[in-house]
Amino acid sequence: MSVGIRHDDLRRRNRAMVISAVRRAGQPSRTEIAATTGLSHSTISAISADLIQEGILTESKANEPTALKRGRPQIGLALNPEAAAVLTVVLSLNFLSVAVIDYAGQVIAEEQQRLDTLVMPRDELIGECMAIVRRRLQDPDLDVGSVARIAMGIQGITDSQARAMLWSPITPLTDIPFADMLETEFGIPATMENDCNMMAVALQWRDPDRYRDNFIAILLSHGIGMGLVLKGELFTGTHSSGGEFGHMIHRPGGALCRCGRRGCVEAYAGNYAIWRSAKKMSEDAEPVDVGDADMRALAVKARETDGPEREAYRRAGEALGFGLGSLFALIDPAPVAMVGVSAAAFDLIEPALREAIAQTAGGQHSKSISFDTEPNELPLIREGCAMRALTFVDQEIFAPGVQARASAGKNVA
Amino acid sequence: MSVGIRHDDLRRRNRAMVISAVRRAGQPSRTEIAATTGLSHSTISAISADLIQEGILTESKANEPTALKRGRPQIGLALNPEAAAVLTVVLSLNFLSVAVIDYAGQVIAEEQQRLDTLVMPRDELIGECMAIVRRRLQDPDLDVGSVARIAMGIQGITDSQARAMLWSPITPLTDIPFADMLETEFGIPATMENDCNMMAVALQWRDPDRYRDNFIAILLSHGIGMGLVLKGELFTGTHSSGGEFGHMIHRPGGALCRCGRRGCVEAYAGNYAIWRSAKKMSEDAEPVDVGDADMRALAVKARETDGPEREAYRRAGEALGFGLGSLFALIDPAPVAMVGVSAAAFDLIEPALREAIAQTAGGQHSKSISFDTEPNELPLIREGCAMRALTFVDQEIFAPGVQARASAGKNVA
DNA sequence: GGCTTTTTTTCGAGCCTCAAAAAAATAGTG
DNA sequence: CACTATTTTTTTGAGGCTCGAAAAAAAGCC
Repeated sequence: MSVGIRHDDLRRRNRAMVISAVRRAGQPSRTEIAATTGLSHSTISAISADLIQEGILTESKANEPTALKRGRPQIGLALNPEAAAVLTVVLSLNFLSVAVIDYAGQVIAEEQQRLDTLVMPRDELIGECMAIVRRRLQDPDLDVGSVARIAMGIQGITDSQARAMLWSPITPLTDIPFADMLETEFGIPATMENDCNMMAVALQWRDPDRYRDNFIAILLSHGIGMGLVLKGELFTGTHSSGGEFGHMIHRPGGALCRCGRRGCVEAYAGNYAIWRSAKKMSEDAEPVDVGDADMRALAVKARETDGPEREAYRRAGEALGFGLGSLFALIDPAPVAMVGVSAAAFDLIEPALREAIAQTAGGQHSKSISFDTEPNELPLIREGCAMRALTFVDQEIFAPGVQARASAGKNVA
Repeated sequence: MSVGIRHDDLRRRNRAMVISAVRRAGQPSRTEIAATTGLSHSTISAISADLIQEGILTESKANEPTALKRGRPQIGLALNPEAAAVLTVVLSLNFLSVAVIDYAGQVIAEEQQRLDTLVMPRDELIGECMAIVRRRLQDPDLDVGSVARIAMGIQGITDSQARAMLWSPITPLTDIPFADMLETEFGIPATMENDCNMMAVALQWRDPDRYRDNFIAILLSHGIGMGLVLKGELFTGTHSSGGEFGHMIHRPGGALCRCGRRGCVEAYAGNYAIWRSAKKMSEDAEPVDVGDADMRALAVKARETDGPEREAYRRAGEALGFGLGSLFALIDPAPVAMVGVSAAAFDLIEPALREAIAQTAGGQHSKSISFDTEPNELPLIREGCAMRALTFVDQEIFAPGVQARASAGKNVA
C-alpha cells in the first residue's frame, strides 16, 4: 500500500517544498520560507543554495526598499525564468491557442488561430494542433531545449491518465491521444487535461484563500462542465476526467440533451438550451451553437422584459440548482465559481438556483453558499494548464530524474 | 500550506508504516514488511527491534510449520495484544452495545442492552451510555490504564470534527457532544463517528482488495445512509459527517420523508417507505418504525406474488438507482456495498435500480458496477469503530506523544 | 565609528537509512 | 552426522540530512 519514506526522499521532498513556497509567495526571503515550511533556517539555506547553484532559483537583486527595517535586509528568492519553459495548448470550439510560458509563469509568446473544429477531419485537426505547436517551438527567440512540458486543455472528456481526449462537444471525433502524439512529435512530456479541471486549478492559484480545500468550478457555456477539488486536490475519477455534472438527470424523459439522453441539467442550462427555451422552440429541437454575442443579447433582453427569455434563465437556474443540491447532499457545500458566458447572466439564474438548492438536503446551508462569476473561461483554462505544467516541472527538476536536474543546471558554469 | 518534513518525522512515519503493515498483514516477517514498505531490511530490523522492546510488537513464537522451506525460517511479527486496548460504543435504535478490544483487534469483553432511545430524555440517554462504559471499564479483568481510545458510532449526523451527534433518527434529541462527555468522564480520548462511515472503514479492512480507493457503503435500513471513500480516505464534509445520500431529492414534492421534506430517496427506499407503499398507505402517512422481522416477511411476500409489495421494492430500487446515478455522474462508478435489512431483499431492488442507473450519465458503466450485500449492519459498525480507534492508537504510540510511548512501553523491564 | 537588530551562513552533533557483510537457522545430501 | 546451500535477520560502517547554536554579514541608529 503506501510506501515508506526513503532517506533520499527527504531532500527531494523538502526541495519541492521550497520551490513550491517560492512559486506561491513570489519573492519570499529564506526566513519566510523557513516559517511557511516549518524547516530550520539552516536547511532552507542549504537547499536554496543548491537550487540557486542549479539555476532554478535566483536571488532577486530587485531589492525594493521595503519598509526600512533594521537588521540585515532580506534577500528575496525568485524562480529563475530561464530555468525552464512550458507550452500550453487550448483547443476550444472553433479556436486554438498556444502559449509559451517561462518558469516564473510569464507568457513569453503566444499564438491563436480560428478553425472549424466541428467539421474538420481527424488528420486535419491533429495537423493544425501539431503545426501551431511546431511554429512556437521553432521561434528563434526560444530555446527549444528549455521547454520541459506541454499541457493541452480541451472541452470534453479526457481519460483519467490525462493522455487522450475521449469525447468532446467541439468535434464529432473521439479518442484522440493528443498527449502521446505531442510527446512522440516533439519529444516533450505532455498531458491532456479537461478544461473544467484546469479552471479549478487556475482558481486555486488565483485565490488560494478562497479556493483551498473543497470547491467547485462550473462552466456555463455551450455545455455544462464541472471541475471538482476535494481536500485540496483535483478529483478525477478512475475512468474519465471528472464529474459529468451537466449530465445528471434533472427531469427524466425531459428536454433533449446534446448527449442524446433526455432531461440532463445541460438540456436546460446549456447555451443551446437557454436559447431554445427563450425562442420558444420545442424541447426536442436539435441543439445548435449559439454565439457569445447572441447569448449576451439574450441576457439583456431577459433583464428588460419579463418574457420567455427571463423564463429560460429561470429554468436554467432551476436545473443548475437541482444539480448543485444533489452535489451538496453528497459532498458538503463549498464555494462555487461560475465560469463562461452565462456566468455574466448569473443575476438571472441565481434566484431560481438558490430556491432549488434550498429544497434539497444540503439546503440548510444554502444561504451561506457563495458564488463567484467569471465570464471568460479561456484565460482561466490557459492559466490552469500553465500552472499544471509548471508544477509538473517543479516536481521533475528536483526528482530523481537526473536528466531533468542536469538540464535545469545549464546556467551553471 | 503543507509543511516540510522534519528529520525526526522520518522515523515516526516509518514506525507508523511498520505498525500499519503488521496490522494489515497479520503476522508478516521482517522481510515481508521490507517488501511492502519499500524500506531496507536494516531499517525494518531496527524499527521492529524498537517496537518489540517497547512492547508494541511481539515475535510470534507460534512458528506454524509453513511450507517447509530451506533457509532460516521467517519470524512472524504480531501486534502485542496487551500493548493497548480500545473501547467501542455503538448506539442504534433501541439498542446500545459496548465492546472492549485488545490491540491486536480481538474482542475481549462486550455488553449489550436494550433501551427506548426514541422516548428517553436527554439525561437518561447520556446516563445509560456512560454507565455501560463505566461498567466495562471497571471490569476487574481489564487494566483500565491500557484503554487508550473510545470510538462511539451512531446512526445520524455527526459534526466533521467527530465530536458530537448533531441529529439522529433514533432520538428526538439533538446536539449531544458525546465525544467530549466521554473524554471528561473517563479521561480517555474519544471520537463520535457516523455509522455509515464506520461501515465503510470496516469494509476497507475486511476486503482491502475490493474496497480500496473509491467505494460506497449504503445503509438500507429504517433510514438510508452512505459512507463514501474517495482516494482511499473517508470523505467527510467540512460541516457534517458525510453525504446525505438518503435525502437527495428524487421526486420534487413527492412522498413525505422522515426529515420533513418531500421526495427524498429515503422517502421511497427507507424501511418505513417500503412498508408504507406495500401496505398501500398514503405517501403522506407519517413514517413509522418497522421491525426487521416485519421487513423480512414483506420481502418473502414480495417474492411470492407480484403485488404491491413487489412494487414497493421496485420503487425503492428506482429511487436508489436515481441517487446512485447522480453520484456516479459526479464521481466515477465504484463498488457499492449494500448493508442493512433491506440488503437481504436486494434481489427485489436490483432490477429497477440498475435500470435507473442506466439512464444516467454514469450509466455507460452500469453493467460493470458491482454490488455486495450484507444484511447485518451492527457488526460492521462495531468493527469500523474498533479499527478506527486502533489506527488512532497506532498513530499515537509512535507519535511525538511521549506519554503514549511511555505507557505503551510499560512491559519493558 | 560603535552598537543594535535582523538575516544568512557555517559547523558540529545526532539521527536515520542504506548497502554489504556477518551471523543465524534450517533443509538437503551423502 | 557433518557439511553445504539457502534464506532470514542482525550488525557494522558510511554517507546524508536536519537541527541548534554560534558566527558572519549587512543594514539602521545614535
